[in-house]
Amino acid sequence: MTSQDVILGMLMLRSCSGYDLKMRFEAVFSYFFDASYGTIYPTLAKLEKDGLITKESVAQEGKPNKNVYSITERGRAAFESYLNSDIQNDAIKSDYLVRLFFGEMVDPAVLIGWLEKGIEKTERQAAKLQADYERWEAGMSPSQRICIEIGISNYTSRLEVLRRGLARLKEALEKE
Amino acid sequence: MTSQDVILGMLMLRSCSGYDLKMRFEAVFSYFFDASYGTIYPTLAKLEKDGLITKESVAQEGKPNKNVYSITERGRAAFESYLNSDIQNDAIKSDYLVRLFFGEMVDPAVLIGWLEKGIEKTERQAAKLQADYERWEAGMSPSQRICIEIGISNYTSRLEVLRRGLARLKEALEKE
DNA sequence: TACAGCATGTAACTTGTTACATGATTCG
DNA sequence: CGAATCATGTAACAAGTTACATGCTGTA
Repeated sequence: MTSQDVILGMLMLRSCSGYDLKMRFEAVFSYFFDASYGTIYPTLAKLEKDGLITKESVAQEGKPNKNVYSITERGRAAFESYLNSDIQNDAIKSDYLVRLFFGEMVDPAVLIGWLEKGIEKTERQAAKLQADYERWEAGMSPSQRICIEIGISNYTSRLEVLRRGLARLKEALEKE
Repeated sequence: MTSQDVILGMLMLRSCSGYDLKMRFEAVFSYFFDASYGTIYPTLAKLEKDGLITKESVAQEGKPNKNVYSITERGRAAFESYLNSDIQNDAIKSDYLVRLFFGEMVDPAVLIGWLEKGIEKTERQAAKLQADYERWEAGMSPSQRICIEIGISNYTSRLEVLRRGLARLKEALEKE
């Protein structure tokens, strides 16, 4: 899976500008994919050059013009071929869990701070995803629902573990 | 967080060869970090050149020699400085969830196959991590326990969602 | 003898990030 | 007027992957 595949997939669902794509990635994909403008725009240019998508300049009221891209037949075929390729392993780089792993090397107060910050952040992420789910659920396909439920359950289960862990740590500290 | 930081962290815990590091990453880190030999060996070479670690060749019985690396004072300082830097956001690239997101575009039988494969794989991952936990728990720090519990709860919660989702899909298919 | 595990490394390549650069429009 | 949002793009750089290359030892 490359950014190219994901962009083609989004354009299968509907035509988008580069800016639209970024917004959508942040809204729906945040917990399993991300692409920066530095990836999106060059990829769109390449895709157009290769004839997998076409560009159309669209004027807007009260906003700058935007370049809306649509998928072509060749683009559909390329996406089809991605869907039939082997599924790659998840690639996860979690700085947060790496820190926790080495948490014995910092002052307990620092570690507790990490846990508290982690809990707050995860709460925000879970709430946002939950809200997105409730808002968009009606228009989602069954597999999209599974997708977003995995995201939510990930956050909520992480939250439980963090809270329990924090309580355990504080208890141990007070006993000393 | 770069591979360099994580390698320094591992060498804070104990001296290792490149091969050892790879084994450890696979055993304990698999759900939040990974590095290939193509990353590990060049990084070790650079770290040694920069004076953050030292190399010692160790002969072994029945096995090839290995280069065991140990962290230096400068290396400790570098790792310390990583521990005090801002925590970066998790970076997750999940081809599996991307496929699910676009699951409406494939035949329902294919989608069901993806879910079944996903369930089997997640079961294996959860079982492996659980076994690792039981085996190493005694020697783990409190924060390492939180870390591995997050991994396990991630897998188990994903499993539940996948199973429920699969059941829902099958039900919907039979009604037609 | 062939395969699996142990062990180290390189080089070309792909990918993506960060920072920079620009500019229109709306709202307070 | 300044900040925020909408909108597009580039260039230098960092990072990591993949495939290749080598060679030992133990076991079936």
